Amino acid sequence: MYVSLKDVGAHAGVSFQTAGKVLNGRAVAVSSDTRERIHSAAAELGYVPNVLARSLITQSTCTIGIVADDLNDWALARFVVGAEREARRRGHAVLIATVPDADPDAEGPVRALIERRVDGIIAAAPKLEHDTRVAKLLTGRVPAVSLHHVPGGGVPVVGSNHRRTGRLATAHLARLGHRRIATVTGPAHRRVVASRLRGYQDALAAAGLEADPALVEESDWSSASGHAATMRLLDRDPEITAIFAQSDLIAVGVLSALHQRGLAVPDDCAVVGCDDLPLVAHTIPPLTTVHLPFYETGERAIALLLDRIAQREAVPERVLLPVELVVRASCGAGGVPADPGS
Amino acid sequence: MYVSLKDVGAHAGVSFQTAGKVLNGRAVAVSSDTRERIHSAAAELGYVPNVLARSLITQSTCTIGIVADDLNDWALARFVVGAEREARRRGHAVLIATVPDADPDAEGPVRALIERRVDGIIAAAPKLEHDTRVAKLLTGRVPAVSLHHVPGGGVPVVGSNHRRTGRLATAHLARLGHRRIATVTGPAHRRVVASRLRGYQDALAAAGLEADPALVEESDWSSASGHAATMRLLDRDPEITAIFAQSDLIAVGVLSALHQRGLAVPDDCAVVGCDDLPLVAHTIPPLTTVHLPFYETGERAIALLLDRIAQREAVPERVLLPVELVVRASCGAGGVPADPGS
DNA sequence: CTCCTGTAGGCGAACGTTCGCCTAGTTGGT
DNA sequence: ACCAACTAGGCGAACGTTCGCCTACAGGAG
Repeated sequence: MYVSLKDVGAHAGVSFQTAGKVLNGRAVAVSSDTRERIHSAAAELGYVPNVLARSLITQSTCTIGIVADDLNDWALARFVVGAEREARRRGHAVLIATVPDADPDAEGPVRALIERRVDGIIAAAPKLEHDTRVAKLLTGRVPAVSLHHVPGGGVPVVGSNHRRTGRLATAHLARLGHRRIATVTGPAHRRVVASRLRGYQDALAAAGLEADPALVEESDWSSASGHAATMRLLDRDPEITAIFAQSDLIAVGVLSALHQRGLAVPDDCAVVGCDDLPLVAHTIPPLTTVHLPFYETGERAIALLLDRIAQREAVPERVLLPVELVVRASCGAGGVPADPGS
Repeated sequence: MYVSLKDVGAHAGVSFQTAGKVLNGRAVAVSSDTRERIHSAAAELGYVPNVLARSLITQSTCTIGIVADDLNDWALARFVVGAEREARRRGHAVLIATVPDADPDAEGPVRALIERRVDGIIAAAPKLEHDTRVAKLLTGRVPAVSLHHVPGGGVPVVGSNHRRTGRLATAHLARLGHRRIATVTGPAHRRVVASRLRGYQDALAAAGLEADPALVEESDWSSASGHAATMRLLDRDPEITAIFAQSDLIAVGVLSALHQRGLAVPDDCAVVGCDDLPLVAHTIPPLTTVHLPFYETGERAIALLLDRIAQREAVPERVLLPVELVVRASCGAGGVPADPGS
């Protein structure tokens, strides 16, 4: 099927090892005549090196495995794109394994990556943050870097400062004079959710406001459940004048619930999201949100992983990338209308 | 680093080939005693089979390559998820290569997949639909299935019926009595765009309306450019009472532009999108859209590819999956308010 | 005692590379 | 004319598997 070095060598009248040295290897003492013959033989036969065979002997596949929750999540997808780009830039390919929601047995997928002898693994599956069996695979067998906490430690984590995210969003609302600031969180058992909630509480405390549990509602990150959570919130406390949504998707649901209740945004109720999906610059009204550097996080994760693999260099246990408040109209102050040019 | 069959064999007191037969191979005549010894040796040493070596001899990597445009596109990401799931279900891993927008040299990425000896390639990069060099790689070297048209033919295409999509959306608007129906398209050089536009024109003709070029505006699929295109449309023709957006992202921009102009949806202007992003059930108002089966398309593409690889069976040149109109409030008729439960 | 059959497992070859060492032939110096 | 040094390329081994054939031994039938 495929042409091998043996074929090329025979066709060019040299040993296959020499052909290999010329085509794939580094500098080698070969006359420019035979070099030419080898190259043209390779071109003529359509030789494509077999990286598998190479990997077998070099003990390195130049392939990184990514185990991800679910690429339907825009944020995660963006992270993966960043990672893939950086990996390619540094000469590595990316093998991807997603973990089904239905059957969260991530051991199979991870094991499949290891069987293929990936040089390292990026874990991007918050769903697995409590999975000790996967944690064991990740700490023992193969170098890894994670987007989420891995039980037992030993795996460097790269991400953004979630506590600061919650603080930034909430402080903005407090600064605008809001007193009853509610929040719609993601699933409570997630660490991100706890961190953002802590940031929310930090900001309340800093503004001299008390954290009222009645102002906190949980969702599953979706717009639909953000919508439902907002309804519960408004039923319980009609005095709410601001809502911090723990994701932009949730925020879309919040906006639609407020609209359905006849509450104007930002006049009756201000809203802040987080993630900075491209389209939230065009919600009605445009959404103030916290920009999270997903793409850069992906790049950084790969960079960290490859450094760790290559130089056995000490890699920081934890890298947090900066987040940034993006002010738009949904909070009323300093908000700009949708910018058609961006 | 890794434990090999040789180690396991030595530890169990059998030849490495026998260990291999017991651990990875099919049925083999071995006493239950040695079988036991081999298994416990493998467990104790932590043996993990080396799929690379296996692939070298079996001439099959059980790996599928996907070359994709850009996973930031929700639709494409969803397609990839569907493909990955189906591949895993059928025992294959997925190697992914994205094509940077900046440097659209897709030959490198595709070649990298081939060097890794993937069993087949899924092309999911509409951006490459005019790239003849990539087309050559895809038709010659390795079995492929594509999401987009591949110049020269010979590569089965799986997707949805774009013409019908345009027709469905537009016919719905015509049926509601709209006479000046505009459309915001994606980039004009794309085949999808042309197909959907043809569907749009079909529906206009069927309703006895004439296709006015002044009612067509182009965008780059983004909300921002959908917003801008709508502004141009409204400037040119204030009589427009309905807009068909060629994607939901565009539709979000359309909604925001209409809102900015003080036009009520659906009373002053109806809007239909397409894709059926989860969040458009919660735009203001909820968006009527055409549901496209991205996930199923991904599954189907893999199924087709594996069938083609395995049985050398004749595979249909073209598979179109059905699309479906999802009626919500943005057209006014039969629209339901956001359903918090879904 | 020989022959046949069955069982348990060994053994060599191959897949397509990389890598380091080896060798045949040519120069150059003295 | 002899030896050293260089040049151009060959060669064997190894990476970790799979695969098919081979062998050693045991038991039973004739």
